[in-house]
Amino acid sequence: MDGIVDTPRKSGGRTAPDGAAPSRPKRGASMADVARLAGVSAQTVSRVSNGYPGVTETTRQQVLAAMRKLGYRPNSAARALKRGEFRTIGVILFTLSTTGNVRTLEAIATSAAREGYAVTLLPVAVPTQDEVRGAFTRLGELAVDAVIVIMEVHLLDAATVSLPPNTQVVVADSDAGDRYSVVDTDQAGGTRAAVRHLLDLGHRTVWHLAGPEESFAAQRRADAWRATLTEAGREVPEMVRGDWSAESGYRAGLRIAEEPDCTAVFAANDQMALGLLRALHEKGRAVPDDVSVIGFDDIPEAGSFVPPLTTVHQDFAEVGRRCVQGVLRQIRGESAERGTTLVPTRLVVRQSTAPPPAR
Amino acid sequence: MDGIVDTPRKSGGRTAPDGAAPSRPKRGASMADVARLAGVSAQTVSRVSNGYPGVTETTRQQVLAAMRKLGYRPNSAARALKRGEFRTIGVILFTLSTTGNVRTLEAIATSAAREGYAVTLLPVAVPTQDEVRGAFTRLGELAVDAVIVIMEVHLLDAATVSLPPNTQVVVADSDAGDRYSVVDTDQAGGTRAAVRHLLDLGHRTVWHLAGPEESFAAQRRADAWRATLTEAGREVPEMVRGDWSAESGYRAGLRIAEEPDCTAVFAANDQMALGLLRALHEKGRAVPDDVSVIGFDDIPEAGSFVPPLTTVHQDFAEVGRRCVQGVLRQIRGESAERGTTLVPTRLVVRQSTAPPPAR
DNA sequence: AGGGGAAATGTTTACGTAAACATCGGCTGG
DNA sequence: CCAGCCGATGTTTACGTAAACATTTCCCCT
Repeated sequence: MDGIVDTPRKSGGRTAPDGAAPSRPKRGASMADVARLAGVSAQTVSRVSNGYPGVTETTRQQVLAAMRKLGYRPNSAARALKRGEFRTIGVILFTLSTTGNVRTLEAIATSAAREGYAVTLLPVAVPTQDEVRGAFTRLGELAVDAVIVIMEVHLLDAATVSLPPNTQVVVADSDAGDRYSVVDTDQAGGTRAAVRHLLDLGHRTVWHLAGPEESFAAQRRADAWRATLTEAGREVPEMVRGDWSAESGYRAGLRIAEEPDCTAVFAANDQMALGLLRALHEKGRAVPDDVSVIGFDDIPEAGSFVPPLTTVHQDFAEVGRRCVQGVLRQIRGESAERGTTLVPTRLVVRQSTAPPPAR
Repeated sequence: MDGIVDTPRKSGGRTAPDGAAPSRPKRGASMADVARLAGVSAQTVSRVSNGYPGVTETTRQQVLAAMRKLGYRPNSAARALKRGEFRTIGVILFTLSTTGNVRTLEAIATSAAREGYAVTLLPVAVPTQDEVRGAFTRLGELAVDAVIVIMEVHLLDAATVSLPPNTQVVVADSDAGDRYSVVDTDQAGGTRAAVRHLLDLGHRTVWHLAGPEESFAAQRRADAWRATLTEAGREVPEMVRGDWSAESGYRAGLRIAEEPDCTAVFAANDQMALGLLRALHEKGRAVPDDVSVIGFDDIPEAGSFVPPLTTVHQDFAEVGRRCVQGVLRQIRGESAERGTTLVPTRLVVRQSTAPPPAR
């Protein structure tokens, strides 16, 4: 519980260098200014500004004219202070380097804008609990009505204590549906579809190039992969781990290429699949003739890989939209529902999968 | 000059469903509450909260204890109203689907956070002047001290009229250094390095797979490409256009593959280079043995293309950092400098470039 | 024509904070 | 021993808006 306390700005006084020209026109026009010019009361200006009824068209036009002339802008700070709400949603995330986060964020920003809400970004540099806690504390002072968290929940836990009590939270990318409102893609379903697709093509089993251990998403995909194989009564090969990056996929791929038995690989994301494709290519194992590869995410470039990548499409835009819906519902007090909302995933079959080579 | 006027919220009254439990604890604790509990005046609380000197350590601790007990959070709206500043930077951009924008945004958010500023996102769905103008109008009401614009300036022009007069603007991705403070990567330099690299390898000339016509970035890269060839006294092949996407690169690649003379292609970004690689691969033209390919951006995956892509690295993080520096300088009134800041680019040589095939 | 009432507009007040100014008390130095 | 002063703390006020309440205006109907 630090961070309530700022250190004083070193600049000391905010006074301009004396004698300098008053270049900055201080503040903009206020309601009072508009009211004076239009010859009405401030309250009438307020009514016009907020589109409330009960203002004559004539008056309205006068006020609008005055607004234009003065270049009036409602002061959002005063507004927020009066209304007790900011019309702003905070988004906490670690990194913008994963497709999913970025697309989700984009959808959040767009949906929020449509609802008249702004989005404030709260990046957390390093995924440690301390950092997260710090971000949440800063957030507490931020002009925000609700928060959407895009991160693994075990990091969130330490932080929630310092969340302002009224703050609404929706979490993407987590399994903590019991404690928060969670929106996520149906990763298990997507994984199952991917693995089944390969089995249906005739592969005896499917290898898995997994994401990093800390990631719930990775874990869920790995679990679903294992479960699907087990259900089908297939042998479960040793899992290979990457860290989501194409480079790690390449390194893993070099090892997988050495396995003569391996005819099908399910990569936990498209970037790693890309690296895998390169490794297989370099090792002379043809895709899909010798080895089938399937990815996860359906990044825009996936269709341009060599060969075009069969992958699981995730509708991040929908995730973002539902996150916004979720927090707005909470803000409006319509429901404090917890639980997980799953956004369907969809298998996109391209050219990186085929039946196994004949023996 | 619309948008000053909201339409009234359809929800009508904000009154809670009567009789319902007062589930929402209204507002949080205020300074007055803390002051009462700590047995001091509100002003002392304010002093502690802002880290001002002139408070006994004993008193300080009492106040801090009271803050903790009440879960006090400074109300940022009131703070902003009083101070006349929001400690927030607005970022306007079109899309988060290009690497550059995303990386720049990430760096902006991080740098801003370090300076105690929050970042508010203002996505513009469709790149039309109307849309942009609307975004700027909304922005005018937003709690923002300064704006960073990541977009082509010709769209900005129509919008500036409705920018709040005091707002500071820094623009990334533009050439309007005469009117705004602009931060950009040294695209001309990067392009020259790329083209020279190919010429130095022995290629007679270099083809160009350009970005869309509307893009200044694309235009600048194309101009620099042409200039470099001309300076070197080489023939300038017909330019091929894409739209930044891998898919468009693929289509363009299919055409380029038909040109037997073409031994080297400079693609205006890595995505298009990826599509180009695929097209060349499908057409049986080996990279780099038959055709050299060079990209632009150095996206994280570029090193995992087949073959790993030689490309021009852009330091978007630095761009973001400088944008923030720029607006902060402007906010602090240290200088209203216009002009363009160029962030150096750097050629990253991987394996997609080689001397031309012997004849 | 007068009364009732709704629509239009004005007035008061509070939101939470922090600057500016006011006060209080104790310590220093002549 | 007291004037003077400084450091610690309290009081007043304004920031710009919008809800709640008050007043004026004007129209319609009997």
